[in-house]
Amino acid sequence: MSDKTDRRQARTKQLLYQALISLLTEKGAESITVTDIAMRADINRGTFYLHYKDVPDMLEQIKDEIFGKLQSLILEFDPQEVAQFAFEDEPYPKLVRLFEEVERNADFYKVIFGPHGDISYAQRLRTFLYSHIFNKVSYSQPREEDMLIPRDYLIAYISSANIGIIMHWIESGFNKTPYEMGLIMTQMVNHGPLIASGIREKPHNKR
Amino acid sequence: MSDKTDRRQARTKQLLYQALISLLTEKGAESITVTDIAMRADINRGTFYLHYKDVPDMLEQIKDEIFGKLQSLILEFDPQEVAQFAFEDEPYPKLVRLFEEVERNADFYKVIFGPHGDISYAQRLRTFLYSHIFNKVSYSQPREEDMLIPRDYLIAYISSANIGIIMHWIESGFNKTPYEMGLIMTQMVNHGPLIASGIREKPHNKR
DNA sequence: GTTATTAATCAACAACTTGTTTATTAAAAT
DNA sequence: ATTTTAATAAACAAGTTGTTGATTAATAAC
Repeated sequence: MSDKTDRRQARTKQLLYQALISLLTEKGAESITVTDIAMRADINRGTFYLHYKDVPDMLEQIKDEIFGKLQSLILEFDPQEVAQFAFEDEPYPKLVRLFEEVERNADFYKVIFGPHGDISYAQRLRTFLYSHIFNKVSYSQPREEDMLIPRDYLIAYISSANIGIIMHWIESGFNKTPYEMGLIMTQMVNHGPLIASGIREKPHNKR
Repeated sequence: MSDKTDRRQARTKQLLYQALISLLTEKGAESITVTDIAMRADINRGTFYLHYKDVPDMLEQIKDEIFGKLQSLILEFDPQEVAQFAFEDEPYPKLVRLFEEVERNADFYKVIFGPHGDISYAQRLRTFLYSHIFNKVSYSQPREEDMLIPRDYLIAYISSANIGIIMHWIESGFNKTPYEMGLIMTQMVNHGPLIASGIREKPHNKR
C-alpha cells in the first residue's frame, strides 16, 4: 500500500500483529478490543487507529495477505503431475512448497484454525480449493453418469479431506517436515484413503 | 435442568433463540450484544439475564444440547454394517438418521457453519468423529506398517472429508433428502473417492 | 374462581470500550 | 541541522455491560 520505509511504522505494525496473535490464543477475534491490543503491544491506543480502522479491519488485512500466498501456490497444482510423483513414491514438489508456506506463518495458522479461530478463513480456503479441483476433475472425468455420487459432493469430500490433513498437521504442532507432509498428501491424492490405509492393495510400484 | 413448565419461560427462551440465530446470520457471535438479542426478541434486556449469564453462555448451552444428539447417533456407527449396506447399494440407516437430525436443526447448522459461524463447533465434531474412527480403524487395521501414511493423518483425512460432505449439503440449502445423503456417504465411506468418482472400477456388485 | 408465586418489565447505576480530536514529544528522513 | 511525521497523552460523547429495586401481570396451585 503506502511506504513502509519508516522504521517506527514497521515496528508498531509488528508489535500490533504479535499482540493480536497472542490475544487470539485466548479469545475470539470479535471480543478483542482495540484497548486489548494497544495494552498488550504497549502502544498508545490512538496509534492503532493510525494503522487500522478497527480490529476486524486489521484481521482482514492480515488474512488477505497470507491467503494470497496460499492461493497462488494452489493455482499451480496439476493432478497429472501428482500422479507421476506418487508413482515414484516421491512428494509432489508444489505440495511441499505449500507446507513450507504454512510453516512460515505457523503462528498465524495455529490461531486461525485454533479454538478461537476464524471460520471464514477455513471456509475461504475450502471454497477456493473446491473451485480449483472442480475445474480439474471436470476435465479428467467429465461424465457425471459414470460417477457413483454427484460430482459436487465428491469434490466437497476431497477438498475438506485435504484441508483436514493440513489442520491435523497444525494441531499436532508441526510434528512432520514439509517434505514428509508433501509425501503424505501426494499419496492420499493419488491413491485415496482405502489404498493408503492398506485395506485395498496398491496396484503397481517400482521398487 | 430446571422446570420448564411455565409457558412464559418457554416463550421467552424461544424468542431469545430465534433472535440469536437471526443475528448470527448477520454477524459473529462475539460481536452480538445482549442489547441486540433483547431488541430483536422484543424482550426486556434484564430478562435475558434471568435465563443466561451472557451471550457466550447462551450459545454454549444451545451448542451442547444440539451436539449431544449428534454424538449419540455417531456412537452407534459401525464400519462393518456400512459395508453390508454399501454392497446392496442402499444407505446405511444410521447415517440417514444423522442427516435427519441435522435437517431437524437446519436453522442452527446453517448459521453455525456459515460465514459468521463458530469454529469450535466444527472442531468439536471433527475431534469426536476422529476419536470414534480411530477406535474402529485401529481394530480393523491394526498394523501401522501396512499403511502408506501415518494412521492419524488417514483418520484426519476421513473425518474432515465426511464433515465436508455434511457442510456441502448444508451450504447447498439441503438440496437432497436425508435418504439420498445417507446413500452418498455410505458409498464414500465404503468405496473411497477414487472408485466413487469412476476413476477406479468398482470390484463387484449384485444388480 | 381466588390466591400465591414468580416471570417479565422498567428505570437507574457505575464501569468500561469506542472512535475522534487537540496539543505535544521525539524519532526518522532529507 | 532542519523538516517531516509517527507516536503519545488527555479528554469527549455515545454506547454496552452487569446489577439492583420497585412494579406489573401471567401462570400455577389451591
